[in-house]
Amino acid sequence: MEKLKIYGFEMSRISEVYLSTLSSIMAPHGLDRYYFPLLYLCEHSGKLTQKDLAEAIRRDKVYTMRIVDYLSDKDLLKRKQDCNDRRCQILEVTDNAKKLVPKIKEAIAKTDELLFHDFSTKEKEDFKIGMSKLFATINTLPDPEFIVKAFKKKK
Amino acid sequence: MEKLKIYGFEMSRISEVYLSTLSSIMAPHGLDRYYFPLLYLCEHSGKLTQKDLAEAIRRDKVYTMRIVDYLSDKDLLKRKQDCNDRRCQILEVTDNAKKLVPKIKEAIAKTDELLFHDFSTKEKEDFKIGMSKLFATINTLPDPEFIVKAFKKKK
DNA sequence: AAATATTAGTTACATTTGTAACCGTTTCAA
DNA sequence: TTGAAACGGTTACAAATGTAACTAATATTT
Repeated sequence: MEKLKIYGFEMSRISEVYLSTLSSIMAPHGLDRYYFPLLYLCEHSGKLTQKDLAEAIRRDKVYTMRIVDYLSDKDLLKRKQDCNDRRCQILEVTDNAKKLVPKIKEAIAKTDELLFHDFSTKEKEDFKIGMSKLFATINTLPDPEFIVKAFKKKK
Repeated sequence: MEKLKIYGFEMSRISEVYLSTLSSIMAPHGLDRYYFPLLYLCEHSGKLTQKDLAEAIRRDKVYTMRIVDYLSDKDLLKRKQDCNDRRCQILEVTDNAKKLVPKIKEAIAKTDELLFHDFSTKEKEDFKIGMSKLFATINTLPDPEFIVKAFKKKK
């Protein structure tokens, strides 16, 4: 008799612990969230609008704007008017942000080390493959309404 | 040059999609959240207090109380005074809740099917092992304060 | 080229979640 | 036994997040 697993539930707990661990390691450096968006912005500094960022992190524009607000307040990011389309803003990271990148990477490595400490190299590799597959899948999933209909029909 | 992965970030996205998929499949049955707590309550009906539930789901007591409120509103759960300790309440699920259990399990199976559709049996097995290890690890992790200190020292 | 629709970004408000103080009950030490 | 501390649960308030309506700029249609 196997114990029932709800992956969504376990994952949400794991991600909470992961991110709060990362956050406490990074707190002394003055940044306690939005690590992925910041890294992404650093990699594409001066080339992204808020809309582009929203698509990259798969969030709505309000959420994205709040990230930009937050990072701007911390002097890690600047909004610059796009001359071609005055509706858009080009996002450009500051030197502070660039200096922070290695700290973040170090903190991520440390967090991984903590959470995967009892994984063998092979197990890590397998797990990474699974995560990549899942992440690819969720990014191509039809919207929930469709899923419900398909589910009902099948019954 | 490998692309940087932040597991916490990916997992939080995956769990969101997982749970919202589960939620849309279950919505027609009148329950859109708290699947794990409800299943756990059904398995231990009449034996748990709110505190016990809080420990099982690793949440604070306020969050737990809100779940109990929610499930009680939906007529899935009853609070009963504990005669031995009048501070405590024994949680007992209703027949409605019991009837819902197979629906929930069905919905979970369907969600897994959707998200793991491109996994081989072996890959599923490997991934499950990884999740179990991670879940076990986060449940024994020292608190964030300690982690920061350990991290600083190491440097 | 004037009217309409669409887009990027923002604001305002509703809902959800986190945190701290609280209340009645029980435990424990003096 | 009685006064302080601890406990289970609740309430009240603060912070974060989701949703919808709005503004200014651009694109499209006729």
